[in-house]
Order: sequence, then structure tokens, then C-alpha cells
Amino acid sequence: MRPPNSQPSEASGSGAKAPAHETVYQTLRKQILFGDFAPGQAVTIQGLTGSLNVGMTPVREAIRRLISDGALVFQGNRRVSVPILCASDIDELNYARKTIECEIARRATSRVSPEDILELQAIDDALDRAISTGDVAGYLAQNYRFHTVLYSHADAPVLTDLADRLWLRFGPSLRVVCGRFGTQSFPDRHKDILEALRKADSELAALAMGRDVAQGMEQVSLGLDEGN
Amino acid sequence: MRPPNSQPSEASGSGAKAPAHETVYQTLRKQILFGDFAPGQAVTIQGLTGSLNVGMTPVREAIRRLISDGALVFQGNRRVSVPILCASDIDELNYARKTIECEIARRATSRVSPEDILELQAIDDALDRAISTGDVAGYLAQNYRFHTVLYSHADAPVLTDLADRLWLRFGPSLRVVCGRFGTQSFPDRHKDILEALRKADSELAALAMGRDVAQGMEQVSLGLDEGN
DNA sequence: CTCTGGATAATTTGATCATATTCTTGGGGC
DNA sequence: GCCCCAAGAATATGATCAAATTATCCAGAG
Repeated sequence: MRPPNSQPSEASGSGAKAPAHETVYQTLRKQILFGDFAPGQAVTIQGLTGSLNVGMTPVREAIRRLISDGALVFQGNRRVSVPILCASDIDELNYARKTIECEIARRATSRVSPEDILELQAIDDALDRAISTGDVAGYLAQNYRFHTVLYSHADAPVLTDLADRLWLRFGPSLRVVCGRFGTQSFPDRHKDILEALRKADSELAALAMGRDVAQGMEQVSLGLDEGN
Repeated sequence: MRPPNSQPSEASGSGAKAPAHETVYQTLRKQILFGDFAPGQAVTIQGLTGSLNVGMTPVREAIRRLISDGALVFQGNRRVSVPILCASDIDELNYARKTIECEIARRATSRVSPEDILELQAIDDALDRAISTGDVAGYLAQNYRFHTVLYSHADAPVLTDLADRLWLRFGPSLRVVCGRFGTQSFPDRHKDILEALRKADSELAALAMGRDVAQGMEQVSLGLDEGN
């Protein structure tokens, strides 16, 4: 999926044009998405101002946006932290993801070209390589990329934005999956999705996506129990 | 639907506890949702600081949050304005709403109590009264409330939040519907939804909700053509 | 004498504001 | 018609105020 709320940026990356708050937002977003932050970790404004070499205002705005995305939670008092998911949160996310991402997969099926499928295949291969080499960061990145690229072909920017928001919510909790990373090999749902895309079978794609989502959320759930 | 990203507030409303940026956000949110702003209207920070009697920082944060919600759009240069929906935007919103709100309606069906249905009935009656008296603000408020209350019974906070975000996107465009307000009376889909709820028929409820959403979006679309 | 409990002080952090800087834009001069 | 300059608005910083958590200290009980 594409970055949501993407501020218009210069087409082919001139360097210094992006405002500071946007840079901070993108940086934190990536860090949250790829498990650089631990669930429960406190996020302080002044801590970020130091490490990112910017003032408080851009940091405040970025944090506020991430709270709005559900990527961070406001702790009642004024503290902000990375969310710790409970079982019902995971159920809830699973349900929401299933509703949205199955539909996106269904819609994408009739719109992907054979070349698109090859690209997805290549990403999935890279994902397998990351798994076999124990490259956790690579695994998370390629997995995210697989969904991102697939959804980009659905021609449904609004729904895709919403799906993207949901990923931010469980990003930090994916890190704990890393513990038993090579030990157990689950059935690869991405292969099923690719198969459905090749057959141009929307319902099958939606079904496979639903299984992939459920499997991912189950991993998070297992990591949750492990943590306790 | 409930206000998304609702900051924890004091249980039974002590007045002065909410931070300024939260107050500003809620105020602007309501104004956008109920058509106080016109599509295309420019939103400036300094304009709001004056009218709301707060500094720039809270206003900045509120605006940033609303941009993240899709309620305002960042115009590439540093300008912010109320979104003008084009035909494809409306299609897109219709599709996203259909996906999400039908599912919420489906889920709510098995969870509403007879008392809840009576409450929804009362809201719909109030809505009819607002229509017959030409009370535009009341119509918008009751219509929003009908969906809010129904969705609150679905026990799906994440999806409900997402649905809530979508409403913000077409809120300003609803105002133009007011022009031909009493002239044409469309079939009341809320009645169909209530009927489905009474029968506890989830699929029927989802279907009726889909029709209600489509009808609403069609109204927005007609208003769009009118404006040109 | 030691340990626990509560209350207060100190530090840390968030919220707000006033100010400086940078960028966009619109108008006037060449 | 193009370019330069000025005005206005947004971005970003640092300072200041308020709130909350943490630390400390003293009193009383065991």
C-alpha cells in the first residue's frame, strides 16, 4: 500500500524540499512498521527532538498524526506510547483487516496484469530468501511490500489508505514473531494468492487473502502469549 | 459512530480538562461534518487562531489531524482547504463505504437489542420531522446519529473508526444537497434497515445499508453536477 | 532499630505561546 | 512578457507554564 496522507513530494526526489514534520512522520512510521519500537515503549517528544535533530513542533505534529493513525496511543495522562495489543484488539484487527483486505484483493484480481503478477512473484521469492537467511527486517519489509504492491493495483486509494492504517497498529507487535522465526514454517498463503490471481478468480483471491490475514494475526497472538 | 481517536475525557464532563488542541479538533470536526464549511474553502491557521482564541500550535495540530483524517486536503503548496470531491472521489468513497458499512450493519444485526431498535426508530422519526420542517442541520445531525448509534452496537471499534473517517470526507459536500431539500423524497432506506434489524436478517440489513450508502453518495454526486 | 506509609519536593515531560525564518505569491518595474 | 521585490502566511525554534511522575524524607508501628 502506498503511504497514506502522502504529502505531495517532488517527483524525482530533490532532497531538501520535504518539510521537517513530514520527514519525522515518515521516519517514525517506518520505524513503527518494521518493529524498531517495542510495544509499551514510551514515546516522548523531547526524546525525539534530540535523536532527530529537530524542534518540538515537527515532532508534536508527527506524533499527533501517528496517534490519529492508531500507530501510537495516548495514555490518558499526557503520555504517549507504542500500543500493547490485547487479545480482543487482535480479534478486532483481524476482523477489520479481513473485511477490508479481502475486498481489496477481490478487486485487484480483475485488474492485475501478468507483469504485475510476476512482480509480486519476485517479491514473494525475495521474502522466501529473507526467511531462509533469517533476515527479519527483510522479511517484514518484503511482506509489507507484497501487500502494498498488490493493493496498489486495486485502484481503490481510499480503502488502501485505511488498510495501511491498520498495518501500523500491529507493526510493533510483529517484532516478537521474530523469536521463533525459522523454527516453524507455516503454509505460504502468498502462493495461494498468486495462484488465485493467475486464475483470475476473485473469490479465491479474497479467500486466500483472508487466510493470510488470519495467519498473520495468529502469529501476533502467539507472540502476545509468549510475552507474558 | 463514536468520535475516532477520542482522547480520554473526564467521565461526566468537568469543563476545563480537555486540552486546547483537542477542543479545536472537535469543533472543526463538527463544523466540517455538518456543513459549516464549503467545499474548496481555504482553511488558514491564522484565521482560526483569531476566531477560536487559541494560539497557532493547537490549531496546527488540529488541522494536521484533520488532514490525516481526509477531512481537509493539503494543497501541495502550503495551503489547506476543504476538499472538493470529483466524480471518481465519490465512486471511491461509495465503494469504501459500501465495503465497510455493510459489514458493520451485518455484524450489528445479531447484536442489537429490541430497545436499541426502538432508539434507532426514534432517531429516524426525528429525522423525518427534520425533513418535514426543512430543518437542514437537524436532518444532517439525525442522519449521522442514526448510523453512529447503529454502528456502536456492532462491537467493532476499529471498523467503526474507519467508517467515521469516511464521513468526514463528504461532510462538506452534503451541504449542497440542502438546495433541493424538500422537493424530492427518496425512498427511506433507514426504514428498510430497521425492518431488517427486526427480522434479525443480517444479509438484508447489509443490503439495505448498501442502498442507503449508495443513495447518499448519489445525492452528493447530484449536488456536484449542480454546482458546476 | 528497621521497615512501611504518606506527604511533599524536585525533576521530567507535555502544552502553549511569541518570535524568527522560509517559502509562496502577487504586483510593479524594466 | 519577464524578472525582481515586497507582503503575507506557514514552518520551525526556544522559552515559559502547567501537570504528573518519581524521589525523598519524616513519622509511626512492629
